[in-house]
Amino acid sequence: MAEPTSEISFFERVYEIARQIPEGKVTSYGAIAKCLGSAQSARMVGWAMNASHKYDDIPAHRVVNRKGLLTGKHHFDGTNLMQQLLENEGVKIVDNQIIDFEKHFWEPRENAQWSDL
DNA sequence: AAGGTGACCGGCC
DNA sequence: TGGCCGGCCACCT
Repeated sequence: MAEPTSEISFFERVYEIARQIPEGKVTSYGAIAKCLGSAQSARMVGWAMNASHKYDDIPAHRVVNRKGLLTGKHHFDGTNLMQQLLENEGVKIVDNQIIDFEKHFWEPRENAQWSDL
Protein backbone atom coordinates (compact mmCIF):
# COMPACT_ATOMS: atom_id res chain seq x y z
CA MET A 1 0.00 0.00 0.00
CA ALA A 2 1.27 3.38 -0.88
CA GLU A 3 2.04 5.59 2.06
CA PRO A 4 -0.08 8.58 2.97
CA THR A 5 0.42 11.72 0.95
CA SER A 6 1.46 13.69 3.99
CA GLU A 7 2.88 11.97 7.04
CA ILE A 8 4.18 8.61 8.03
CA SER A 9 1.83 6.26 9.80
CA PHE A 10 2.25 5.45 13.46
CA PHE A 11 3.17 1.97 12.34
CA GLU A 12 6.19 3.00 10.36
CA ARG A 13 7.34 5.04 13.30
CA VAL A 14 7.45 1.85 15.31
CA TYR A 15 9.14 -0.01 12.52
CA GLU A 16 11.94 2.52 12.39
CA ILE A 17 12.63 1.94 16.05
CA ALA A 18 12.42 -1.83 15.76
CA ARG A 19 14.89 -1.80 12.90
CA GLN A 20 17.39 -0.01 15.10
CA ILE A 21 17.36 -2.73 17.72
CA PRO A 22 20.86 -4.23 17.78
CA GLU A 23 21.36 -7.98 17.80
CA GLY A 24 21.38 -9.67 21.15
CA LYS A 25 19.26 -6.83 22.47
CA VAL A 26 15.57 -6.71 23.26
CA THR A 27 13.10 -4.01 24.15
CA SER A 28 9.57 -3.71 25.39
CA TYR A 29 6.49 -2.33 23.69
CA GLY A 30 6.11 0.32 26.34
CA ALA A 31 9.66 1.51 25.73
CA ILE A 32 8.96 2.01 22.07
CA ALA A 33 5.62 3.60 22.82
CA LYS A 34 7.28 5.98 25.21
CA CYS A 35 9.88 6.82 22.60
CA LEU A 36 7.06 7.73 20.28
CA GLY A 37 5.53 9.90 22.94
CA SER A 38 2.70 7.60 23.93
CA ALA A 39 3.95 5.59 26.85
CA GLN A 40 0.45 4.48 27.70
CA SER A 41 -0.22 3.42 24.17
CA ALA A 42 1.97 0.37 24.20
CA ARG A 43 -0.94 -1.46 22.62
CA MET A 44 -0.44 0.48 19.44
CA VAL A 45 3.12 -0.75 19.30
CA GLY A 46 1.95 -4.32 19.65
CA TRP A 47 -0.66 -3.67 17.05
CA ALA A 48 1.98 -2.28 14.76
CA MET A 49 4.08 -5.37 15.26
CA ASN A 50 1.09 -7.40 14.27
CA ALA A 51 1.41 -5.90 10.82
CA SER A 52 5.18 -6.19 10.90
CA HIS A 53 4.84 -9.65 9.41
CA LYS A 54 4.33 -7.90 6.11
CA TYR A 55 7.79 -6.43 6.44
CA ASP A 56 10.97 -8.48 6.42
CA ASP A 57 13.09 -5.77 7.99
CA ILE A 58 11.30 -5.79 11.29
CA PRO A 59 12.95 -7.96 13.96
CA ALA A 60 9.75 -8.35 15.92
CA HIS A 61 11.33 -11.19 17.83
CA ARG A 62 13.44 -8.59 19.63
CA VAL A 63 10.33 -6.96 21.00
CA VAL A 64 8.78 -8.43 24.09
CA ASN A 65 6.61 -7.24 26.92
CA ARG A 66 7.92 -5.60 30.07
CA LYS A 67 8.20 -8.96 31.81
CA GLY A 68 10.60 -10.19 29.17
CA LEU A 69 8.02 -12.74 28.15
CA LEU A 70 7.66 -13.74 24.52
CA THR A 71 4.02 -12.87 24.39
CA GLY A 72 4.03 -12.50 20.64
CA LYS A 73 5.67 -15.82 19.87
CA HIS A 74 2.26 -17.12 18.94
CA HIS A 75 2.20 -14.82 15.97
CA PHE A 76 5.32 -16.28 14.43
CA ASP A 77 5.34 -19.14 11.97
CA GLY A 78 6.60 -21.76 14.36
CA THR A 79 5.85 -22.13 18.00
CA ASN A 80 9.38 -21.49 19.19
CA LEU A 81 10.68 -19.57 16.21
CA MET A 82 10.84 -16.35 18.17
CA GLN A 83 12.80 -18.05 20.91
CA GLN A 84 15.16 -19.65 18.44
CA LEU A 85 15.92 -16.31 16.84
CA LEU A 86 16.69 -14.70 20.17
CA GLU A 87 18.80 -17.59 21.38
CA ASN A 88 20.63 -17.40 18.09
CA GLU A 89 21.63 -13.87 19.04
CA GLY A 90 22.85 -14.90 22.45
CA VAL A 91 19.68 -14.28 24.42
CA LYS A 92 18.83 -17.13 26.74
CA ILE A 93 15.20 -17.99 27.11
CA VAL A 94 13.44 -20.41 29.42
CA ASP A 95 9.75 -21.09 29.31
CA ASN A 96 9.22 -18.25 26.85
CA GLN A 97 10.87 -15.90 29.29
CA ILE A 98 14.11 -14.00 28.67
CA ILE A 99 16.88 -14.59 31.19
CA ASP A 100 18.53 -11.41 32.44
CA PHE A 101 15.95 -9.42 30.56
CA GLU A 102 17.26 -6.19 32.03
CA LYS A 103 20.74 -7.06 30.86
CA HIS A 104 19.58 -7.49 27.30
CA PHE A 105 17.21 -4.58 27.48
CA TRP A 106 17.81 -1.83 24.95
CA GLU A 107 16.17 1.54 25.11
CA PRO A 108 14.82 2.59 21.71
CA ARG A 109 15.82 5.94 20.29
CA GLU A 110 14.84 7.61 17.07
CA ASN A 111 18.49 8.41 16.49
CA ALA A 112 20.14 5.37 17.99
CA GLN A 113 22.26 4.91 14.92
CA TRP A 114 25.37 5.64 16.96
CA SER A 115 24.77 2.45 18.89
CA ASP A 116 23.68 2.59 22.47
CA LEU A 117 26.23 1.53 25.08
C1' DA B 1 -19.45 6.39 10.65
C1' DA B 2 -19.36 3.56 14.79
C1' DG B 3 -17.67 -0.26 17.17
C1' DG B 4 -14.55 -3.87 18.14
C1' DT B 5 -9.95 -5.42 18.39
C1' DG B 6 -5.23 -5.90 20.24
C1' DA B 7 2.02 -9.22 20.37
C1' DC B 8 0.46 -3.77 26.52
C1' DC B 9 1.28 -1.15 30.97
C1' DG B 10 0.65 0.24 35.59
C1' DG B 11 -1.55 -0.13 39.94
C1' DC B 12 -3.63 -2.92 43.53
C1' DC B 13 -4.36 -7.34 46.34
C1' DT C 1 5.48 -12.22 39.12
C1' DG C 2 0.67 -13.86 39.68
C1' DG C 3 -4.20 -12.29 38.56
C1' DC C 4 -7.78 -8.58 37.66
C1' DC C 5 -9.24 -3.97 36.00
C1' DG C 6 -9.08 0.38 33.64
C1' DG C 7 -6.90 3.26 30.30
C1' DC C 8 -5.15 4.22 25.78
C1' DC C 9 -5.00 4.87 20.63
C1' DA C 10 -4.49 3.47 15.67
C1' DC C 11 -6.30 0.12 12.41
C1' DC C 12 -9.95 -2.88 10.37
C1' DT C 13 -14.83 -4.28 9.07
